[in-house]
Amino acid sequence: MGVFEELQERGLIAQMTDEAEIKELINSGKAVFYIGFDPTADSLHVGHFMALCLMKRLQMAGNKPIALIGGGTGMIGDPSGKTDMRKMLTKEDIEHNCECFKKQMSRFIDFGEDKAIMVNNADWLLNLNYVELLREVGACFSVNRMLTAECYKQRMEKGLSFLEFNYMIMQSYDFFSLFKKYGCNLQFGGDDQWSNMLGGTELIRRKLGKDAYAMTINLLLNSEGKKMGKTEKGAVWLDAEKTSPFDFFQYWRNVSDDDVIKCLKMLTFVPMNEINELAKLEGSELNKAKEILAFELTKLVHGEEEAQKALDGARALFSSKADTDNMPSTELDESTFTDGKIGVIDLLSVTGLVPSKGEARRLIQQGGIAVDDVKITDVKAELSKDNFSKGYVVIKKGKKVFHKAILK
RNA sequence: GGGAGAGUUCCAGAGCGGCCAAAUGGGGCAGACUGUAAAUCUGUUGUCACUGACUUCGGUGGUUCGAAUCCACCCUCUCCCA
Repeated sequence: MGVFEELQERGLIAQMTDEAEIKELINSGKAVFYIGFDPTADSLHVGHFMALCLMKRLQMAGNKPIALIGGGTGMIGDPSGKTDMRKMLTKEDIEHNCECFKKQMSRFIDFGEDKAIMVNNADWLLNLNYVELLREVGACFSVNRMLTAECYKQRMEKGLSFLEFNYMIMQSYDFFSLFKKYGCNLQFGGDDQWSNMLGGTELIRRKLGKDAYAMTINLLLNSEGKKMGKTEKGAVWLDAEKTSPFDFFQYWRNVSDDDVIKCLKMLTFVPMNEINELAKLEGSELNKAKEILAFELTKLVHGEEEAQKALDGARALFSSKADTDNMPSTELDESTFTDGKIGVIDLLSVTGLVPSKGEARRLIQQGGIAVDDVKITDVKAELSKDNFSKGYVVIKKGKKVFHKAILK
């Protein structure tokens, strides 16, 4: 089975320009392909992760990946799939984000010895001269055609600025440049990038008379059709500082039944035959699949050791024997105590478990807080130092959030 | 350039000059039920010293005993005409 078939079986492929050609190209390891990443934040998130996986899969099959960081296009902002104009980032922010991306990516993709390339489109886009650019590629784009592109169509009602309108041209120019410089013949991207990517193949055909290809992968949507990897607190980040390995693990451990198998297919390197076995599970048995999903992903992102810790920690916690080693914790200072005591509300507040004391009060009133497995019902409850006889207490907020408060 | 309209709490979206910390829906959080799932039901959802006080309704001033609600100017956005 070639990579192409593998991608197909995993349900990753959404659209492509020329199936036969692309299949031949990537199965024989002759593709030089690129995927673009917009540096809108200082860490990669799950959405990017899938793209990284894809790169890795293709790299393993002998193809050469180019990771393109959109230092230049990021200054414009992609209007695809957005209903509002994106906030404009400063040049400094973008540069900082690019640096962070680079670091995270190199953990994943082997950039050694001509195996992969990382480029930043700021290197060529920022020096473009308006008139020269117009003369070079302006004639190759039909505004009429661009306006019918799905990504712009949606924006025609809400309003689309000229700035954003140019995003497609920039992205096409990227492909064009990479084609000339590195012989990049294939572009991958999320399905929302389809029209932008076609712009690139079109440009290459018109300017150089050569063929280049494009393929999009399905976006990772949950069963409700929303993008996965987002939580109320924002994205699920790959950076351990922004989303701890434990939280990361829990996010996947808690995906809904309908999404487990899809996630295993699209995000992990678990062989398809194993996944097909897991797909036969039903009901509560699916928890096994969820555990595997969470473990595998945590392993890929944070390493085996962290994954094991998260797994052990989670198992222990939910079998009611708290594993305090891997729990997020806060150290309490003497000064947080008054007369050797601390109110539970204050405790919740200093540990950062609640954003406000009102929230703490409510949680207690509704029975959502337990300290060392004892449910707190009194808003005015206090803990004395005796409660910390073993050096810490375990606070449980709701069913899934655990926190350790350590007495210094 | 001319004309019309809009900016409200996480989002959408109500809001007679006092009874507005602001309807309703979504989302979030918690509880019940469960399988660390979904669906459902219940409660809750500005801050704090929480039976009370304080700060919010694009910005700045003003009218008034009192303003999210009225006036002026400014900013932003949308629409129509050119």
